[in-house]
Amino acid sequence: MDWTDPECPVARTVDLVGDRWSLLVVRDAMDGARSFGDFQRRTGIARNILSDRLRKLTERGVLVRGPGPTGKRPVYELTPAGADLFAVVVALRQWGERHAFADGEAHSTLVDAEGRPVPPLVPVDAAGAALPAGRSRVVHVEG
Amino acid sequence: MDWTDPECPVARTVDLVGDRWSLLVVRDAMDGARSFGDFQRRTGIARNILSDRLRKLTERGVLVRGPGPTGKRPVYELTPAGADLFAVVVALRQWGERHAFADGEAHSTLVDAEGRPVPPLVPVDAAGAALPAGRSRVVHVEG
DNA sequence: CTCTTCGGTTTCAGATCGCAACCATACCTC
DNA sequence: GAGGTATGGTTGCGATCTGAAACCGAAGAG
Repeated sequence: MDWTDPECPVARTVDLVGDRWSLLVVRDAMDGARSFGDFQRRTGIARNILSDRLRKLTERGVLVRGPGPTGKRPVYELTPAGADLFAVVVALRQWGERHAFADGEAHSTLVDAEGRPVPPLVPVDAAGAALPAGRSRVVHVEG
Repeated sequence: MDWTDPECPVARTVDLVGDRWSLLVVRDAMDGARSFGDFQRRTGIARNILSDRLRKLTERGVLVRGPGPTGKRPVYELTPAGADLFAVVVALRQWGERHAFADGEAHSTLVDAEGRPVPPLVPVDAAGAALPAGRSRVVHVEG
């Protein structure tokens, strides 16, 4: 892999999962999808592309491909790194809910185990206060 | 625009900003980029693609194109919706720092106004407790 | 043993991308 | 204000990526 911008973690993440389908595959994996067919039906993705994405996500450590319950028929599951994309998916979901739907338009939303809406994910500073982009900055960390 | 998955906010967000370059443009806008040349130099993106992305991000309400200080020479700035992508960019950045770099590899990181590292963005439930993907679920909201 | 489902791979046309060249308008210097 | 340079794009073109559909072998199901 050669990175778009080798020192920027945002760019590396986009290189790894930032295409049109990968994050939707991860979303569905978080929602219980396991088999090739699960992913294909839920996303509507073309089979060849799905095949390619499952392979790449596996190579990249986001998914693991294991033998299914019957030994054959593989299942794909999130690795710890894949499960850690939860914050990314939640951030995308919440932004979409706020800015990509007209008022009153049907959509899905995320709730906790008791069915209560998940509160907005807000970046905070080291003291715990809300952190707008303007009060943060990017610094270099030597290797 | 026709949506990949009209009811899913994750999918809509990916449709709007989920290509290879848009989020890097947004990242750079958050870091002070304003002019066409700023974005081109920082991202290294091809000019025609940058031109297209700036136009689409503007159409989609993420950027506004204003006249520059001298009247001519346009500048691109984040709209409130664009600035609200901060949580998404932070989530991508933090995942990348955790999973896309070898130990000791040089990278950039985000710090607050006092130079302290920004703590990890963690989804929480309605009570404020850390929420793993497995204890959340997606529910439908009628229009 | 046949029928259907599942998990892919192959093929091919069309869309997208990146590079390089080109162009018009600022802006800067004298 | 003339000449040179930087800026903000657009155009052309070959290379890459994508999606729809067809195809294929292996696994269940009856």
